[in-house]
Amino acid sequence: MAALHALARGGLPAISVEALARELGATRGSFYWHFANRDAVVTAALQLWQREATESVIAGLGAEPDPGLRLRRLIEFAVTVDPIAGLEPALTAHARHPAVAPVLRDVTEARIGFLTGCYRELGSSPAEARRRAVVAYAAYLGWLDLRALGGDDLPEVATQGQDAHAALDELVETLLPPGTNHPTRPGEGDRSDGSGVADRDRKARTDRTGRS
Amino acid sequence: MAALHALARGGLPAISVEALARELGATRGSFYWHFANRDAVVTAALQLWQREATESVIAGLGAEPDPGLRLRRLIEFAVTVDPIAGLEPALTAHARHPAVAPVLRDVTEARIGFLTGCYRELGSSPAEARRRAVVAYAAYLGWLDLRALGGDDLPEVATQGQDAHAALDELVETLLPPGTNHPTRPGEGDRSDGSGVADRDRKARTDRTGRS
DNA sequence: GGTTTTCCGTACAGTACTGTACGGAACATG
DNA sequence: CATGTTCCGTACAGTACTGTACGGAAAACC
Repeated sequence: MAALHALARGGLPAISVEALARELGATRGSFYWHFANRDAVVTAALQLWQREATESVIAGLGAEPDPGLRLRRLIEFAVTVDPIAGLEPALTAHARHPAVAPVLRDVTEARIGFLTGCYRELGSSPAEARRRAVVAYAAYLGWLDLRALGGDDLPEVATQGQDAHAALDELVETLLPPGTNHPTRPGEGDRSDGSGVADRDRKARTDRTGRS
Repeated sequence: MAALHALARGGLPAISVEALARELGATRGSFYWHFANRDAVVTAALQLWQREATESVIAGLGAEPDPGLRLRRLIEFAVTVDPIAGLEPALTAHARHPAVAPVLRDVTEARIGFLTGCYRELGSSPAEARRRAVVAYAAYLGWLDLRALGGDDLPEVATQGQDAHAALDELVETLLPPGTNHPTRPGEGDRSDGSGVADRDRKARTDRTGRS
């Protein structure tokens, strides 16, 4: 875990035996008893992330029967909870590293596959579902990228707050196919009174308080 | 430029006087005559990127009068041309670095501002336009992230190819507001026969050759 | 209670880098 | 031609890291 946090902050070079030992209050001599060398720590951390990244998806969202609602919950969940800030951008930055590449490939494949299944159930053709999944996953990755900027300039990509809430709705409405039923919040019920386009326009009309 | 390429490959630590001198066929002694120290090279490279990143946007797309077409061309342009592969993901990975943060903030601000202007002209409220701009820019960043994975597993995010062409169309149709006129290619003319939703369905119906 | 295993710390090469000092070549300029 | 400027190379500390050797404490085991 300490290695993953270091990775999120300073990239792969930040995973150093020296720094981790310092941070954990131990010495390098102790370190080299638990791990063969630095690469062993890196691969162990990556495997830990891979397990977490794939299990959390299927565990939390696999049960929801309605594909539209599942997709919505998935996006909300993925964008809202972000246990180690900046981890995914750091990983994609080292995508070509021999230790990172296979892990990142598998996780990406699994996630896009899950998304593709959702769009497929919503009526898209195989190729169309795949394309929408790629677009949706790209939006997710970029969302985390923007969050990694850290400043107060982009309140919409934060994990909480008024602007973040509205932006998350915008993201979901953009990524869900038009006409998909999607209640705004769990207890609010399903406002399937019109198409997604009508919903979109209604939203734009009632919102005049924004920045320039 | 060599520093930017090194940054794209191995992150900020890859910008080393030693490595750059080797690559350029010079020695470090020569290097330290041109630059005060390593930080000077980093900041110079970042400023070079900032100039390029902001100028290329306003120069190439600012002329187009139709906001919908301008937005479409912008997305196509931004996703298609990618002079230094992996640069943007590498930069966002070091978003908290004191030298990177201000540059990245300014570039992001400028780009999102440009996008906001496009959506504004298309009829969105200020807040709505801003939200859509954030979503669109996130999709762009994530697109580059996926491309950085590099493998053959994601042909849709490549700079060329059949799958890439179809995926790019999907991206544009997702990010453009429904009902926006958008010809597929420059000489093809404007097929404004129906709404964007109708276009979307027609596309899904005629495409049955994809993967599972 | 003695012995082995487990775990931690110090000490020592070895590597790769930064920054500076300095010497020298190529060239321009008076 | 003499001199100064520009530019490049080598040499030398100094730093931060990796990996290994080895010594020792603490606990487990018989």
